[in-house]
Amino acid sequence: MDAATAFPYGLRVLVVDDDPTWLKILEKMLRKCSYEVTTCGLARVALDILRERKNKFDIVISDVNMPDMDGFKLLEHIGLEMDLPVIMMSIDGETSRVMKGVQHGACDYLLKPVRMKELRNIWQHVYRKKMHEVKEIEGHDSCDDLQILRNGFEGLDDKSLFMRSDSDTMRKRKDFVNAVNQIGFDKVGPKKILDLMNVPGLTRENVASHLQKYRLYLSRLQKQNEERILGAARQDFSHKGTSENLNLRSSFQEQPSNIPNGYPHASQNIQTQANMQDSQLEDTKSTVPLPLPDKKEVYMEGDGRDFSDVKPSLMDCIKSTSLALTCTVDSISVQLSDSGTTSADGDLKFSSVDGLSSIKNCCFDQINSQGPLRPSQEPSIIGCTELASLPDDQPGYPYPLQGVSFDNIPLSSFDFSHYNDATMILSGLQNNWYDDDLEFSSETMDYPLIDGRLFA
DNA sequence: GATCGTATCT
DNA sequence: AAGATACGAT
Repeated sequence: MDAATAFPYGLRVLVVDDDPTWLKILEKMLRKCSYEVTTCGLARVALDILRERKNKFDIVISDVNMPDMDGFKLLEHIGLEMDLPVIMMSIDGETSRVMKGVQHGACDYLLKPVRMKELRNIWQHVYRKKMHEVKEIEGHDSCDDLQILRNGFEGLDDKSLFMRSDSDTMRKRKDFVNAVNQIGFDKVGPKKILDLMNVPGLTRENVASHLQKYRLYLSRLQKQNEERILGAARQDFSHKGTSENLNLRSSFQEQPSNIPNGYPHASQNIQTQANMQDSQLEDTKSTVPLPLPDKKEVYMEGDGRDFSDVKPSLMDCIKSTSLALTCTVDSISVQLSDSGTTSADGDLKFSSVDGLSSIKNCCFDQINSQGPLRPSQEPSIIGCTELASLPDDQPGYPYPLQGVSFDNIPLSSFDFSHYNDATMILSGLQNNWYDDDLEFSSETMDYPLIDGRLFA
């Protein structure tokens, strides 16, 4: 048996989950994949194991919610102390958490119940990572063995894979994103970023070029997210369709602002108010800058849909579905900077497969901790610093989240990607009011970060 | 002239 | 596909 066929077999996996049942299930499934499995019920113990047996594992799969140590903390430690791909998993697909995981360096995020296929494919993370390292060392990518390897397993889905990059690249990347987020998307420019980054060899042109790609990247990501959110919403429903009942009050509002040249992520804001009827949750209010592809073509590219369609489409949605999840939307108002205001008021009840759980994810699941809440100061600034540098426990920390305010929502879980995602959630909902024929594809959940090669 | 955004080249 | 460069606009 050559290396190509042998590779995934015996992959050394460390599974961390406080729930012994899940641990057993996962162990069994992973064994079925011919992986070498070690299980662990405590994150701290997992860390000890990993420290003691350095280089004895290829990949870690860890639950997010664990009593002794947060999955993210574990992820952080692993990221700092050793270079292992980490897959996070949790029972819910709450977007901010997924993004948090990814932002912290998780190479994938699985939703429980985890499927066999997803586990079967985890080797790819290891492979990709190795491949990446080889590339960086050799400077070129002609690694025959790995190439064979790659071809040997090309049949499996090849998406959803990316890896953490090297520290130098990583730093610059972080600095860049931080700079962008600090400055704000509508005011950002190569020069400002350059000054903020303060990297010796870097030229303004470098940054400008990068920024161009970055913007492109974001619009791509936006689209991807849109699709994924729709898919995830579908899955949520198929899983736990009838148990939730929530009341949603939302108002979409785009602030008139100076959009210099029609950037996708210019200054439009969405404002959403939502509250859950049947729970302890309090009202939440959020303002998320909404990236729009174009002033006119809101959300859906090329088909000319805009907010003015919301009401009729929403009604269509109401009529066309009969699911238990109920959502009440009693105000939708949209102000397009150049076309006045369109608003729909009333007590629109709708049940929707799509989007609802996303809304829930966006607003409700995060009530417990609270970030510093600030009314939007300026329209349209997204993001904030990199998650890792967001101090969860520093109340007074000036989150660079101008234009974004999430009442009762932990801003600690907010970052640039999340911004993007939160936006997508809302636009996803928006889309759901129109689209009803999207296929879910959980197998290819991918949350790409900026490619490692930026600034490489 | 500096800086920007975009298109194009490598 | 990412980064560099060229170039016109502000």
